[in-house]
Amino acid sequence: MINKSTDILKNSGLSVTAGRKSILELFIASGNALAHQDIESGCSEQFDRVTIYRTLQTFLDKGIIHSIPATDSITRYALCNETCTTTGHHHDNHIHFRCEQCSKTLCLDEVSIPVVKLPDGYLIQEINMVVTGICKSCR
Amino acid sequence: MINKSTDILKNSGLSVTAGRKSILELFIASGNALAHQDIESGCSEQFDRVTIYRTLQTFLDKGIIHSIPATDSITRYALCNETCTTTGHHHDNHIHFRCEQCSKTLCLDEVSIPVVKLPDGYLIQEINMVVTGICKSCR
DNA sequence: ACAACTTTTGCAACAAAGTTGCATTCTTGT
DNA sequence: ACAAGAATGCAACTTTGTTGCAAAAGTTGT
Repeated sequence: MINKSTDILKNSGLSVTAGRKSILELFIASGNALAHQDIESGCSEQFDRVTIYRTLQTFLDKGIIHSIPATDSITRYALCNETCTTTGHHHDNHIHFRCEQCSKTLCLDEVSIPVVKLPDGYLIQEINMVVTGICKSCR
Repeated sequence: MINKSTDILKNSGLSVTAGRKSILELFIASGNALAHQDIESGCSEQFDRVTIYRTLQTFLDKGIIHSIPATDSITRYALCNETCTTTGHHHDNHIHFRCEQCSKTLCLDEVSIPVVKLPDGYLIQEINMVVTGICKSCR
């Protein structure tokens, strides 16, 4: 394994480009979820806004990242852990935590979403759970 | 009780205006969550975009509506049930369901969010749960 | 019912988020 | 190294959300 980001891209059948590597490395380096803005300002090299949008969409499609719901109308994304980078549409089964203090959004991979029973007639495809509060490092 | 919407507004200490009544009535009439766009096109009378944004913010502050997280960066709002219209900041303890078919987002008031145990050091303030799938009426 | 006061509204102008089409540049397999 | 296909950058645009300010409401006491 020469380079982790290159590997991930190749394994997903994507061509390896500067932009994709850069964005992927940013995700690997930062432990938390990133919004488009974080990526635009966080990449060492500068990439076009459109390229970032398209790259995020590609990563989503390939299951490299997942999007995290929020009430502030900013879409955030985080790396999927290795076990789910295989196929296209996939389900992350972990809880997301958003810290009110530092505004970081994290994946709590070790906490899985509890099973819920919906009323008859509802077909469940995906479950998302976001907990807001104060994170470990901010207390 | 002459008028439900007027009542809610007065109980929350808000002055009763045409816009607020209209938007509130739209929420009462529609059983599901509404985005800004739904309100703009759904009101019988036409109101300025800014007015709608501000009204939604006011309703949020007063605990008349709550916002529902989504991954599509569109904020949706739904009426809080009576028991929580009292104070400002409040927590809704029910699950939200988003139907892939009809694109409606509903509050499943009868299904409450299960208790989760986070790792030590995390302080929980609010929990949101959104289930995606196919709703009762679409099957 | 009316004046005085406080809120709310609409307008303009702006900032940020997200999308689409097209020509140019880069990747990749051979 | 080359041709075919994919990704990028640019321009232009749509949608979402915000702010300041003057005009138009709503509210309260008399």
